[in-house]
Amino acid sequence: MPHTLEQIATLAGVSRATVSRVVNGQPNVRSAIRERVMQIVEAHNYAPHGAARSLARGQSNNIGFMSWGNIADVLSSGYWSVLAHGIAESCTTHRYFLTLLPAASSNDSAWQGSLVSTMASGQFAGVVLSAQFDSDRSILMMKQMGIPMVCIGRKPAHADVPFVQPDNLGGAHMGTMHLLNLGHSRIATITGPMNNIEAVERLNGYKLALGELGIGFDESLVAEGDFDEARGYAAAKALLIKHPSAIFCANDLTAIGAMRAAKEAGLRVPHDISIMGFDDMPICELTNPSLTSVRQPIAEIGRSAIDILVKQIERSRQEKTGNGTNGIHGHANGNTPSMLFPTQLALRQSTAQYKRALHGRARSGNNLHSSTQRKERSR
Amino acid sequence: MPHTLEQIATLAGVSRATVSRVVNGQPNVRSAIRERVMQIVEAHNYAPHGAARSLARGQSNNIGFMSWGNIADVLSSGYWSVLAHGIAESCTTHRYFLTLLPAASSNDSAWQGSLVSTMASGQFAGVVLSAQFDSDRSILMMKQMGIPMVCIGRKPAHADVPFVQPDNLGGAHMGTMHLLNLGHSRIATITGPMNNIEAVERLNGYKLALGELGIGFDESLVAEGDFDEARGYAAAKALLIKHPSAIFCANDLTAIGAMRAAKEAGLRVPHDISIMGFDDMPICELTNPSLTSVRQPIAEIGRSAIDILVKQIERSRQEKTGNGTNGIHGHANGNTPSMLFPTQLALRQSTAQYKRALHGRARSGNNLHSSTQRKERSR
DNA sequence: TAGAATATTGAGAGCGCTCTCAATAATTTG
DNA sequence: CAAATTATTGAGAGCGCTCTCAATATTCTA
Repeated sequence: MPHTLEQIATLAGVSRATVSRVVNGQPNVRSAIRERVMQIVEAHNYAPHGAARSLARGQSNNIGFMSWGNIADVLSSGYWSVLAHGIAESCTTHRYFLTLLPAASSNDSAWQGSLVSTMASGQFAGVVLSAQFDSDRSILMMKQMGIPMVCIGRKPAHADVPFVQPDNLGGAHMGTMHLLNLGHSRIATITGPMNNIEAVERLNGYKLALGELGIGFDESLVAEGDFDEARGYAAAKALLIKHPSAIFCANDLTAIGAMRAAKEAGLRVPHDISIMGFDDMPICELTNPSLTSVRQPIAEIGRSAIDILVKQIERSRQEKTGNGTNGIHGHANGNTPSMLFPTQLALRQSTAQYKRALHGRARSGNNLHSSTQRKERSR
Repeated sequence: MPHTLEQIATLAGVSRATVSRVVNGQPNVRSAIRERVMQIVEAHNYAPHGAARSLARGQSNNIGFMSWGNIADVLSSGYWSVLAHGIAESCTTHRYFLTLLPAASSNDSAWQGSLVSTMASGQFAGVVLSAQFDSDRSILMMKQMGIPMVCIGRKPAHADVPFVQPDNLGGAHMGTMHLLNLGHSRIATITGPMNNIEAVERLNGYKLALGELGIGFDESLVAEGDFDEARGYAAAKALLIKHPSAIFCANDLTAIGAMRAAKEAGLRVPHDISIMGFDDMPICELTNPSLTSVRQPIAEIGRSAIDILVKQIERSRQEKTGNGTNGIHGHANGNTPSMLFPTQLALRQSTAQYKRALHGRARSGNNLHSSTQRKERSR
């Protein structure tokens, strides 16, 4: 049976206001009284009712996490797992709860509206938008309502919303460069879904690196994947016909699929073909061979997202309380403290120096790598 | 700028009560009025303020998720990822939000108290306790307060709280039996941390299966792991000295570590040694060779946990509203609808028929059960 | 069509908390 | 030690919503 402020006040023989002061650590309470109240609070395990407090204060201690499509898919992707590290940690630090909002699919506009309404209702202090949440319309609406927001992994096209994201372009450039430096020149790539901005950026980084070394971009060495293992496998299978000596994959799962395809085709990784991923998820350590990848500081990205969001929340509270200079909502703030997080190379076993001899004769045609099968026998 | 019921009411030229009725889909509102109100609600994207509603109704639409130790660790384990599938799905179905509560470490009793208080405050309708949450004291307190709860993965020792968990004993029995049926008799096992009840149950299942076939339990074939890859690797390395022909691992990550150790020792999986995991996480498909595992319906477990919790919540609401026959809290209900979820075998490539020739000369160590080896051959 | 029965509406009292502001108590000052 | 200053306390008005109950409208019955 939850106790109320009132009950505690009665028990302590003081007024509600005084208990409230004690509970909230405000000064100006005689220490004798403070202690008496404290004792009773602890004895009864009293904690203020969050909803009541939210209501009275006009502010919430709850941050919403919104994603697009099936939230479950987001949650179960390894990426979220790591991201959550940082998000949860930072929420705890700032004393906010993190609430998972049920996600809408991008074609269910009723649901979308209800989500926006939920945010508008004020029961959440702010919202974290995962990369999958790509309804610029909804984002715009929330922006106009002055709801503190932060996007993870992408910059909304039409709204001035702070975002945090890895340096996809730079990372892909660095990754491709790594392969180039190993002597590879026939480097294929398996992209993410091309309606995903991150996937596009990574592809651009790949192109950029090739261009810098004067290697022409060969459309036929590009296959579109879907950030998952199955599509990675399929795409790699198709690409292997072109006999690349290395494959740069848009993420780790894709790379794992590519490794499977390569092995199935009788190729040894990295001896016969180098494969690298992107993200550097924990799984990279677990594959065999372990997977070279472009590391992005996922947990840190999550942490920063919350930090930025909380700053926004605090700012919007000040604006509300402070000098209401004018009635204009939104738009007012120009400085959106977005962040681009640098990536780095996570070198492991799946990439190696290019072996000229091997790929020299492997440009046969459709019947692929029958020539390379021989080496399988070596334990 | 969030709108309020009042504002909508004014706009529609009706009273607050009427708008409330419309918004909550109650009958007894003339359809002309209902529509007018609806329109305005939609036009303004109005949604009731959750906190205010909670307060007025005396009930929350928020379920808390509580874990022990670092919540981030829980979140980033693959297990949670899959679990979340089911949990999130079911929460959405029942129209609850899921809030991640910051976790306490088991030795921080102040934090523990504050968590209990948070729950006591009534801002959450109920709480899901992850397996890591093992403070029976806290659980007992919450139980006494009448807070609806459900435990995932373990049964609290001292409180009558519903729980959902996989059939760890049966699963481990089944898994070990699978190895036995393949002809293995020298089966090592890498357990989870032995202070974890699930780990203990799995070990018991292993013992049980061995016992059934009259194979003595050999202490030296058991090593304690920690449900992670690194400890799995280390444990396997130690065990390999004893030349087991198979290793039954307490979870998949451990098995992956064991595979790494085996390969490093020059053993081929499954040709030279069979290795199997437990949980059947998505990663099992991605390893090479893919990992045979004991599948537990993780997502379904999550779903059921919420279902059970919601039932509890509803029941406790009825008790509050309905006939207050007596003032006794808690204790009243005897039927805790806990569930044990059956496991099944996920057969993949990491286990294979025992090859006598290979291990025939490997009984160097404590040589046991050489007598039982014969029956193995019967496929 | 009057009177009864039923359906629809609004007024108002909270839910538990915060916060302002005025009242009271404790301290300091001349 | 009285007056002035400062620190501490409590009363009370909300926060936005729900829900009961009485008032008013509507429909039905004879």
